[in-house]
Formats: sequence, structure tokens, C-alpha cells
Amino acid sequence: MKSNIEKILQQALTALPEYSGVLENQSINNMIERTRDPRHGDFTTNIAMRLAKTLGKSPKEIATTVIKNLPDSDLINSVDIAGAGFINFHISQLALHRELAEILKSGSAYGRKAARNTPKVLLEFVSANPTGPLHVGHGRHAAYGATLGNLLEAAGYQVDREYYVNDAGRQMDILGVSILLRMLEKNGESFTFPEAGYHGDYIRTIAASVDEDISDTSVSLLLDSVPNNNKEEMIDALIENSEKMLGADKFRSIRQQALESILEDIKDDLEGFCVTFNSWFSEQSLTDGLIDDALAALEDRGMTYQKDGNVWFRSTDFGDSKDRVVVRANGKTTYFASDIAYHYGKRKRGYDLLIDVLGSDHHGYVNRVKAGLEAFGYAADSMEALLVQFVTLYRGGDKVQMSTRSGQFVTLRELREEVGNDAARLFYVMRSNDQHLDFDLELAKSNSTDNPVYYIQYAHARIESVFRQLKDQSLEYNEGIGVEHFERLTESHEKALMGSLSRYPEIIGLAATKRSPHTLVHYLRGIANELHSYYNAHTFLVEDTNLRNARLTLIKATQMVIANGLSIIGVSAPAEM
RNA sequence: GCGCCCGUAGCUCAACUGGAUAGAGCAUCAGCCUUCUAAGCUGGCGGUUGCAGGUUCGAGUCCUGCCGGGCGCGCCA
Repeated sequence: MKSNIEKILQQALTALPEYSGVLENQSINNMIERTRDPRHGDFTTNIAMRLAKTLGKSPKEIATTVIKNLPDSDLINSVDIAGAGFINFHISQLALHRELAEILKSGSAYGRKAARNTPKVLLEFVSANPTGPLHVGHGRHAAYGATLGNLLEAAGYQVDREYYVNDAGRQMDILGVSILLRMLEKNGESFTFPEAGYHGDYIRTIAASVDEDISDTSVSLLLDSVPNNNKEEMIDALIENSEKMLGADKFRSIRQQALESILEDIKDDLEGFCVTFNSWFSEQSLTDGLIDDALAALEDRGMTYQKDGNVWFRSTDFGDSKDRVVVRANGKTTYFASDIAYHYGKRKRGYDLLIDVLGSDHHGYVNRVKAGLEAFGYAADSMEALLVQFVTLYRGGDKVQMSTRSGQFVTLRELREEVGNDAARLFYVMRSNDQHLDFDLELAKSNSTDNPVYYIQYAHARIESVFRQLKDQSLEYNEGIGVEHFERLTESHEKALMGSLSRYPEIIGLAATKRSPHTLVHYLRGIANELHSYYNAHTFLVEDTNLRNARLTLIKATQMVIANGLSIIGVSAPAEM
């Protein structure tokens, strides 16, 4: 609908080169918007005010000239000037009718743009360390990332989704030690489990399934000469001893078995949550040359230097607060080196726009990664970090206490089992991602108006039930008749609903551009509200065949828009509730 | 101390990247089922957008400084 207005306005501007010259290449798309107040028409543009200063003319004078040059269109009833110089467009009923017909014609494709010549996007999200099951915080990342991916695709972007598996480094060793200790414990040894190890019950479960001969070692051997005054030093010593006792191969095998077990659980969990990825990128694989390549490329560009035996990256050249070590004196590369290499590799794989969904606690590293990309000659804004704030669970009015350290966290799986996938997916994205999320378990489960999941789904199901009722009354639905008699839709509820439905493609575009799935949730709630109001105010199954079919066609289109929107969020659209 | 995010109705949140009189739900108060699902609808009450300046035709939105909350500031990952 908005694109119609854009075309019409563009024609006027083309006829006025002295105006369009000032605008140069600016898109007029974001100078046109929906009005808030229906008295101001349906669309408005502030273009006259924007031009006023440069042209040295009054906004009203400009507006008058623009209006004079607008082509005739049966999509518009009238255009007027109001306020400080707004040009307000009042669209015709015909325009709404055509849009309604378009919804029915396009069906599940309505609101989706065909893939265009847009940047190829690599969307990385969740990427939780494979050291344990996903918890409710990761669930928000999963829901947000998945929905964002769907939105971007609907908006015409080409999107690949990737999960970065942090399967290298110290944390993997800690995982290995944790497993090993639980295996020994199962063999009857008793001891105090190290504080820095992973405490969750899943460690015991995995330990029981690991197939490895550990008779070479024992707890007493492992704990030999291990410092116990510092938990970090203690765990490092345990790692060292484990490798010594078992041999590096055997220890690695235990570690990998644990990793595979956990990763399998994560994959299964996400799949059950309808969150899918095109690729699972292993951090370990970076050591097969990519890190070396990246570091060599940096060196070629003079972006690194030696100091204190370390290799440093000149990240301060790109606005970072300090230079960063990429290779330690002991020859080991840092995590940061992996990160640079990983993002360098993303670009090398042909992606133009890198979107990372990160926990808000990772914001500190965004500039560093951007600095890395810039050092390779890529624009800093080719990488975009979207920060997701924390989730707090509430049961009724009570906060659910969680602590990752002690292993006492609510898992995503538990949440899904308790409230269901639909409620979880919608609740996770109904708030702006940069806001803390209070997730009320009781509300998510409740079958009431307060629960937006049920409210929206019910609107969809209610429409379906009208069509069931139609059959019970031995009546038939004829869409052709409906489309031919849209002029019978004269009630205020009907006009309002038609207007709102026509906004759907704009909402998809907006939500994608702003990376804001919650915009879509709010919109769908509004549509559901209008449907329920309409339902209460008027009877659809009336005697008059033309009117009946027109109304049924309108609610059919409404149902289509709700289904399309819900599918982007990853929520089902039930036929019956 | 430095950096990032946030502060909007009693509560939880919107506000179309600067637009016209800041909107929803919950709570509360008053109504609506002989009728396609009352898992619904209608109306009332509720605001100095944390505070103070600034930018301009116009600010919840942008800039500066405070106040308050969250999170970061390792050769950890």
C-alpha cells in the first residue's frame, strides 16, 4: 500500500526537477509514513518541510506545488495540506479493496518480498558454549535469532544461519576434567568436586556413557600436588595432571565424547524449538590454517607488532581502547585471534553483512571484532552486533532463582515442556531485545486474554470456526462473489480492519530493518483485537449472499495475515482451540 | 574511574529511526451472552516521558551535564 503512495509521489517529484534535485538520491520511502490520527488521512509526507530550508520557500508553497503535480490516481480520494506543511493522502476504498484481493491472491507469500540484490547475510546466533544444556537465556537468543532470520528473508534478504561452536580452549579441558572426575566417582572414589568444574547433573549422565579406560589414574593421583587455595589454579593443575596420567589422546577422547554428547543435546533441543541452522562452525576447525592465514594477512598489512614476546594487533588504530594480544609468548593464539579469524573467514566465504546476536555482557568485544574486520579492509558496518538482554523467570509473582555456577539453572528444554513452544517463542520476542525480559511462566501457560499467545491464536481459530459454522448451516463460501462485493464492507470495523491488514508488508519491512521482531508481535495483537471487536459487533453469516461472502473474504484475509505473521515468529496457527 | 544498554500510566511494555492531541495490556470501576467459541467485546479512571539545559518549524526520540538501575572493562572463553 505504501509503495503505491511512494510511486505517486515520485511521479510528482520527477516532474519537479528543482525539488528532486535537492533530494538527490535520498529515498523518499522513509519520508512517507502512516498517520496516527485518521483525521490526517492515511499517509503523510513531511517532504515539504524538509525541502523548505534549502529551497528558501515556505513548506505550504512547496506542498501546494507538489500536490499540483501529483498524477491522477483512483487509489487516492484526496490530498490536502495540514499542520506545519504535511501533505496528507486519503486513500480510496478501491485501494483497500485491491489490497484485500492481493492478500487472497498471494496467500502465504503476502508480505514477502522476492529475494533481491540485497547483501548476503550471515546471521550468527545462540553460539552457546557446548559445556552444558541450553538454559532459558539461550532460549531468548534462539527465538530472537530465528525470528530475525525469518524477517530478513521475508524482507528479501538472502540469509544463512550459523552456530559458532566454541569447542576449543580451556573450557573444553575443564569439561573433560569434570567428566573424568565423575567417572572416577562412579568407580567408588569420594572427594570434593572442584569449584571451577562443571557441576550440573548432566555431567554425571555423560560420564556414565563415556567409553574410555581410565584405570591409569585415580583421584589421589590427579589431586597430587594440586594447589587448593585458588580454584582457577587448581583446575588448571587438574587438567595438566589428567593429560599426564591418561595421555593426551585419551584425555582428548573423553573431552570429545562429552562435547559430542552435549552438542547433540543442543541440536536436538533447538530443532525441537523449530530453530534451525545452515551450518555449525567449529572453533577447532579454525586451527586448520584459518588463524594462520588471518594473522599472516594482518602482518602483511603491518597491523601487528612484537612486544614482550607476544604478538599484538594494533586495534587502537581502529578505535579500540587498547591493543590486543593475538599470539602469546608461549606460542598459543588467543581467543581474540580465533574471533578475528572467524569473522575474516565469514567475509571470505562471501557474506556481505555479518550479524551477530550476542548476550549484552559481550558488548565489550564488538569494537575489537570490528577493528579486526577493518584491518582486513572491510567496512566496520559490515558487521552488526545485536545485543540481547537477560531473562528473568517469574512464577506468579516470585522470581525464579538461577545460577549457572552451581548448575542450578532452568533449561530451555524444561521451559518448553512447561509452557510449550508457541508461548516460549512468542514471549521471548514480544519485548524489544535491548530490554530486560521478565518471563512470567504462569501467564505464558494461562488461557486468558492476558496471554498474547492465546489471544492471537484464538483470533485465527475463531475465523476457522466461522467457516465450520458455515458448513453446518449448509452454506457455501464463494471467494469470487466476495471479491466482487467488497463495496459492501462499509462498517467502521471493516474499514479499520482493511486498513490494518494493508499495513502488514510495511510492518515486515519495518521489523526487519529495525531488527525488531516485537514490532510484529504488537501488530498481530492489534489485528487480533480488531478481529474480536468486529466479531462482537457484526454477524458474518448473514442472509444476504453478497454481503456474507464479502465479510467472509475479509476475515479469510485476516486469517491469512495472522497465519503469515505467526509463522515468521515460529508460532503455530491452530484451526481449533 | 572508563565504555555500552535502559529509565514512558500503580505494574509489564509500545510509539513506524525527528512529526500533529504519547498509546496497548494488566490492575481498578461500570456495562455486554436466547445470537458464527464470553479463551471475547464496550466505556471510565490513570502522564511535567528520571532531572536540568541545548539543537529547530517541531524532541519520548538527537547533543551536553547530572540522578537512578543493569552489564562490561584479562595474554578467560
